[in-house]
Amino acid sequence: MTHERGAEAYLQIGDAAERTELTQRTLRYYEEKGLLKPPTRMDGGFRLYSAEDIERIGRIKQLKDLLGFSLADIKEMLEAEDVRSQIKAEWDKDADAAEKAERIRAARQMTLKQIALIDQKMRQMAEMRALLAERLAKHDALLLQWTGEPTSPVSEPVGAAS
Amino acid sequence: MTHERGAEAYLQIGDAAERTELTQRTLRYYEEKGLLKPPTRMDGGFRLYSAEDIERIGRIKQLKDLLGFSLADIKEMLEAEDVRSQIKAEWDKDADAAEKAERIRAARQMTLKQIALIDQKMRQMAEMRALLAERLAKHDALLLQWTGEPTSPVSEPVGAAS
DNA sequence: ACGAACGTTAACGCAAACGTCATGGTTTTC
DNA sequence: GAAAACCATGACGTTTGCGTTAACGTTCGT
Repeated sequence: MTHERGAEAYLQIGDAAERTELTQRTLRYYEEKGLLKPPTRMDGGFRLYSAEDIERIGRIKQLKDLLGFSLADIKEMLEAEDVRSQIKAEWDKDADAAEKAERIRAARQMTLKQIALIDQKMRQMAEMRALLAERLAKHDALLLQWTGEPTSPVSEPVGAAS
Repeated sequence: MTHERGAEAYLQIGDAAERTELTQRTLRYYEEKGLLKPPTRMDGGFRLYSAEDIERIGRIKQLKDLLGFSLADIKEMLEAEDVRSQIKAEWDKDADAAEKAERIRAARQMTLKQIALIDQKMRQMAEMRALLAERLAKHDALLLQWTGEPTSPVSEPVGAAS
């Protein structure tokens, strides 16, 4: 069952695990490692994950599976990113502008690095895709030669970054 | 020093490691795990890696770092791929056509799977890149607002697959 | 109000992918 | 021909990222 708390809907760990396609163990592990802030709890101690929490978990999966970062790296990144929400939260009190700017700059750098990495990987993938398409053509040629076979066409490759 | 053996140039393990940006340990490990065929040796037992060997190592790195496969998976893939070179080698003797066709079909399937995975990952990356670009814009907006700063433009995203 | 389903912490286990010696042979260089 | 640089094998160690089990508390459906 999905829970409610004020206006928001919360998931307990089983549903959250299902939603994110991770295990409960993994969620607890991420929390233990500091990648997830301790979620709110029910009176009995059951964890309740907010929509934000779920999003963050998705973000972790992306960084891990898609870009191949270690959990330690991801932790650093998320901490750097949190600067935005943190600053918004304490925006008026303690208006130490210089330090805030510095932290935003750091977050910006993180983002730039991630974008650069994505671009690099996408280029390499495009390259690799081209090679695989060639190889596929060779296989198809052989199959046609030996067994007069119908071979499905290769879908178009994707454009690469400059 | 680079070695020669007939017409080809061979690298011993130190140079090979440097070239591929792996460690000697890793190369021996890959060999031990059956991902690399035992390379030729010098009289004293030193390993000599051919250009083909180096290429194969690069292939392994790609599959690991770019697509995130485990070494076990990679081993299977490489074995399936080897079908082509194997068939070429023994092409006329033992002309068991049916079996050969089947093995080529298997290799073809491997290739198709890899292409599909690449396309999927590229789509996800494009999506993620877009989000990062948005985030970057927000950072830039904040920096401009607080410190009247010059911010470099974001290079264009790459095209996604259909 | 009671059993089924779900959750909690703590602790140990484990496979993958190497790192790091130790010990001893080989090749190159001067 | 001897030191310096390089390599081989073997064995044990390490880190990461969870899996699994145990022992026990909570929530829910009826």
